[in-house]
Amino acid sequence: MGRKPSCSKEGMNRGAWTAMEDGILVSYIQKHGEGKWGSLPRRAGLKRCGKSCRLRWLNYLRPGIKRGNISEDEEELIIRLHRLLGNRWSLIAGRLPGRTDNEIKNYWNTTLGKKVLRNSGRSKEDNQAAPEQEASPVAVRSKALRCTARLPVVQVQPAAPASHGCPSETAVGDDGVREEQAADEAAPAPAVEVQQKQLDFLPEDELSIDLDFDMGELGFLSPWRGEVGGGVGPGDRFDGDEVDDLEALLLGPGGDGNLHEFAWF
DNA sequence: AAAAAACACAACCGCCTTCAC
DNA sequence: AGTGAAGGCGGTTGTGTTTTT
Repeated sequence: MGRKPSCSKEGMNRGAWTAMEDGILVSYIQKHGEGKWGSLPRRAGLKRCGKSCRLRWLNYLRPGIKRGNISEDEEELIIRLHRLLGNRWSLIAGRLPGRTDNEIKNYWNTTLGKKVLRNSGRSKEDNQAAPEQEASPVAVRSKALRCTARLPVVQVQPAAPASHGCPSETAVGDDGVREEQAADEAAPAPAVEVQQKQLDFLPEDELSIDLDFDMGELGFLSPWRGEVGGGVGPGDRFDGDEVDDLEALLLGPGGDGNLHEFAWF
């Protein structure tokens, strides 16, 4: 049997993407939309494997990507989400508009992870507030069962400055010039409409938390399938501590009930 | 000023799940 | 129901950049 490799390496370009390759990929997707990654390189005339194209698009070329300058708020959210979700980078990224799983993963591995470790070693209070988490991430399963597209995000404050999730044209070339944030914020809406996955958004007025829910009712938790806190499964219910964790996560520090600052699902 | 070490991050890899047939 | 392809994920590696010695 044996699977055919998803990516034949012969005759393929590897390594860093050039500005020209980026251009080809972007214009192809602008014209034809995302998807069909397997055949995209051939159709677009790129000597890259489909996976590579997908990654390049999702992580760097897609409109709305924010690069660098992870704010303290974002850091804090990442830490809290990581405490709850473990290394589920795509889920975590789904709550940080404009951030990609790869970026968050890198940031965690190079910076935040160490910082958290340092802090947890230094602060006993922290350890008590969030015991076991850092040392033994109970919620972690090494592989996702299924984490589909980025979770939908409800922007509840459209009038707010476009610090989060406001699509902007950031088809930044490879390692070249990065106009980054400034350009991001000032940039006009993307000239093209990129085909996005159809996602169901909750209407704003339906934003509410009912902490007495089934696992299965929580879209973003359902992939855990019973690996939260030692075995909560679909149909099971959270116990008090888990509810506390979720509440803290969703409501933010102080639990003031202001969901607006968070991406929702 | 040069070399070494540390850091940051883009890209690749292999595995898993889902989907279409 | 079974199988292969496609898509998606997290882990890891390679390399360029920055900081330290």
